[in-house]
Amino acid sequence: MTQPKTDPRILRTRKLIMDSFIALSSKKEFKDITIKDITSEAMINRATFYYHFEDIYDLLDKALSEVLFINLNCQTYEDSDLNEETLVNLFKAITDFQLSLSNRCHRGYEDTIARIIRDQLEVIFLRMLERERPKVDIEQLKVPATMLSWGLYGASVEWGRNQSVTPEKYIKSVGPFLQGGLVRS
Amino acid sequence: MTQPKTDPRILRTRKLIMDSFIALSSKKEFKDITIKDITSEAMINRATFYYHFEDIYDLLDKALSEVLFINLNCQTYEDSDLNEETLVNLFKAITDFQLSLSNRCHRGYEDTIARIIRDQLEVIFLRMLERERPKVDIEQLKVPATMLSWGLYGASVEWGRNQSVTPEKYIKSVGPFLQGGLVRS
DNA sequence: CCAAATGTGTTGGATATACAACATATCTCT
DNA sequence: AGAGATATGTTGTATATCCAACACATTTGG
Repeated sequence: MTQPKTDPRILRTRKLIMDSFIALSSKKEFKDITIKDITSEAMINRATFYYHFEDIYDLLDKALSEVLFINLNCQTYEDSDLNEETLVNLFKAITDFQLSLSNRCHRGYEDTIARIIRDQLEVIFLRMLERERPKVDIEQLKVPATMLSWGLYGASVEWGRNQSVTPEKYIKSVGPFLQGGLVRS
Repeated sequence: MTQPKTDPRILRTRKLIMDSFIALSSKKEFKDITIKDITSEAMINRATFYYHFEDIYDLLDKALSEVLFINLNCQTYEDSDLNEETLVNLFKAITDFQLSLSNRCHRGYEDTIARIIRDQLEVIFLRMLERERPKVDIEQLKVPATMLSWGLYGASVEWGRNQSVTPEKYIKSVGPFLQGGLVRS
């Protein structure tokens, strides 16, 4: 699928902004990062920042999505079946992402992070369900995809509260309950 | 001395071009490098290349000057006296630069390289002579600066033909002959 | 030798980015 | 509490970079 080509300047500038934001995030809490910090680090003009992003929250959204996208390594799942192994890998990626974030102290933005994780999971599950049920209307697949994304996210939150077992062990314990019409092992 | 600020886009684009050119130079001989190679590697438009450089020879000139400038670490000499130690350091830098080039097989461009080396040396010597003789007219200092730059360059060529001793040892042997009104030890 | 492919150099118009200026908001320090 | 410093968000204008198109030059392969 060939998509419309993006102007290389846009790609370069967005990368400068994203990289600067991520670099700053490893030094300061989100609430202490200013637009001025980012534009100085990236060596771009403030107006250029606003050309690309609404505000710093818009950047946070997109930066987190991108980091999660990389963490999930979404292409890996493009040919995967919806099975126990897949669930374990996705769960591990989510918990890794969340652990990497707690290093950055993103307190106060848990809702944003949660939504981003669920959104990405939903896309992945929806694609898998489409492949497994090509004749079913996509609208009907969204509900199970939503349920799976909320479910897996919820499990990661519960695991985060009590990290007494590894993420793999934790999620395996619920695998058998999902088999049947929805999950194949 | 504050100089007019250069547009950040110009700085970025020039760096992209220079870095790409240097990267390509470590893989291919100069004569096999095309404008297309450079603009693809740098991910910039061909028209942008021509906005910054006349042609590939202009880029070679400027790239070599920059690499030599870095090799020479010219700022080091801004406060230096024109003495034996300085001559040894300059000589070492030139021979290092030439050795690094022979890795890149820049055959056929020795004249360009020679001129660049002499030009940079002349600037350095001229500044040193100006500092040592502030009351002398700058026009009168150019001849000794030219002679020193040609001389040091000539010595590096001779050393290159017969690298039986280290550059330091080689150039030290001519140091005492230059002392007197021109060089202080 | 020649056709096809590739590269070069240029140009006009479009777009992305820079700058300076401005009004307003927020933060810091006394 | 308030003055001063700093940051934000916006806008009109200028400049750097992109693109497509073109004519021409050079290289490649049969």
